[in-house]
Amino acid sequence: MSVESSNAPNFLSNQIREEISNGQTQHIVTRFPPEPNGFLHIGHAKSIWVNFSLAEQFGGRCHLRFDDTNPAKEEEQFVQSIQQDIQWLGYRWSGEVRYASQYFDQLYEWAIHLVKQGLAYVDDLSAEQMREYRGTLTEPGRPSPYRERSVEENLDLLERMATGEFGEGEKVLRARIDMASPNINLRDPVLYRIRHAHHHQTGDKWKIYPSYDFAHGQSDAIEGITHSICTLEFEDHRPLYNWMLEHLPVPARPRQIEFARMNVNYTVTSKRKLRLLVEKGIVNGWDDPRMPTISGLRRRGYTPASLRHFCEMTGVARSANVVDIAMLYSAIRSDLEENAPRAMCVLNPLKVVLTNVAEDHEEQIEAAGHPAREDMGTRILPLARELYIDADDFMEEPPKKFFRLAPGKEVRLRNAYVIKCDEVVKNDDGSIKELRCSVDFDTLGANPEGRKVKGVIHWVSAEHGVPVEVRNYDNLFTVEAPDKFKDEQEFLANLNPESLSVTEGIGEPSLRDAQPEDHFQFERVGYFCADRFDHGDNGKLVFNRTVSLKDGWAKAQKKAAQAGQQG
RNA sequence: UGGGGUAUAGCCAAGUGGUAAGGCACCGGUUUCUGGUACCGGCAUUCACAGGUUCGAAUCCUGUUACCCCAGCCA
Repeated sequence: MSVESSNAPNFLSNQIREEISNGQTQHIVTRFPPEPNGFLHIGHAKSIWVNFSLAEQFGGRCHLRFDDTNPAKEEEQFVQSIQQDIQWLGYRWSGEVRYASQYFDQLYEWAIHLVKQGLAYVDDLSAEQMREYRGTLTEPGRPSPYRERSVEENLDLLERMATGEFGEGEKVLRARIDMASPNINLRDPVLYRIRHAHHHQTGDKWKIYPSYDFAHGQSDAIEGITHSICTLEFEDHRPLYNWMLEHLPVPARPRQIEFARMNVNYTVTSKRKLRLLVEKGIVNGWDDPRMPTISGLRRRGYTPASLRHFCEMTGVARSANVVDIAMLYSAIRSDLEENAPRAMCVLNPLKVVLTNVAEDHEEQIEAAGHPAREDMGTRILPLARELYIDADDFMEEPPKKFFRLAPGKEVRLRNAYVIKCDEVVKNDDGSIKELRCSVDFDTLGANPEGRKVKGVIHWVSAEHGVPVEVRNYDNLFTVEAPDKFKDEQEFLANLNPESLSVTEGIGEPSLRDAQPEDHFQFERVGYFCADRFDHGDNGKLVFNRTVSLKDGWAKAQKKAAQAGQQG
């Protein structure tokens, strides 16, 4: 199955197509505007996909612009990690990386312009006072006592704010719009605030920094953005976005369009909660394979194509949504089913002795790298007298329809022979020590005579197998909507204690050649990815479970158990 | 309660007056040296609800309900 884009229609592409057909739009320019104050997560991936794929679809361009108007919260490390994540996802922005901070000079000029028009004023109210004056959802606000300052005084004060004469919080520049507007965002929003902070791009040049509302639309206009796509919570800001463009001599008139942000169940994307998980040591950093960050997903073994496909399959609309994480699993499985080479790895070893194989016997079996892809070549599977199979693949007293190994039963060793279990050898405590089996030598690449062996199990030669560390990952939360908990304790009470379990397994020898970030399907088990950082350290082989294979047998067993309980 | 939005299956989602796409999940079956994959079939007589217009309504009109967002000098 292909995981590449088929450009399913959505309300954004429909609208742009219509604009192009009626001549309203000639070309399109979009932008992805992250604030460099944290790591990108799966929700950002959606926004990246929306902006880049729309531009691509209509032969336009997409810019990367850091929305860096708040030096108190931003860091250079994030401007680096964000660029890496975008590139890893497979996107290249048009031109150089841009920063809203590049436009600070222009923005400041425009602030002066507004003041001169009588459309902005310097306010001395404290933050608390401003809140009181703003009114409530149902009551109009009241004008600040400083609202009627003269243009001259405002100009003077603004300049002195900019030169650092006042302390943080002493004054702000506000737009003069309407303190009684039913839209609270229009009740004289703050345009500039004083911050005596070092900025990662502009250093110590500025003492005042523009607010989002004063920077975003103008930055879009400067860059010639045609479609400024953002999430629904900015809808109430659109009148303000347009107000700025109407009252300023901007070079272009971009339009803001909102879409619903994507949520995924069994995970969180709130920055505060993500940070809490890292700081409390619940996960091992921002790129822990359980994190929904792009770097975490990457380390877990998600591929760029699978993430793009996931974005596409979940669509773009305006209704609040919570996507089932099963869709994410589906996206990565379909990519890896096609593109991951196969290997065998025993996670829970049970020794098997092949009694009719000589002590010194050793043979090399050639197996396909992928059952449907000759281009993936072959690998060698050594076979000798002793081997390991997974303990789950043997049952002393099997239920009906158990197609694996059991006393007196036959099973096929994947890519090799059919064997029969002749004897179960036990330890003193009654646990199983090993299985003694006999090989049917006529079954290599051939079906046995006169009977059908339905089961196929994976195995690894005891002498040749290589030890591997396998990290099995699962959802971080046991509840569908962990984001709904506001209280920290309540939130943390829903962590999945089994989100990580590490086991020592035995892999086929070819796994020794695996490079960090190589993907594999461990046959009959799941998809795994050699850890980006730990794999290969001191010769240790470390594999992360990206996602398990679907398990029809487990599902049937579970259903049978439930039916048994009820009946 | 003021303003702004959204309601189509368990979850996403197309559909814009002509008789409910697709995907995920789920349920059957076929194939299979992965209980995987692939393939075949099933899964909304109805689109939040109630009226109305129309030959015909998820789409238009009226009303109602539910849910989401907004009272940072965050974005």
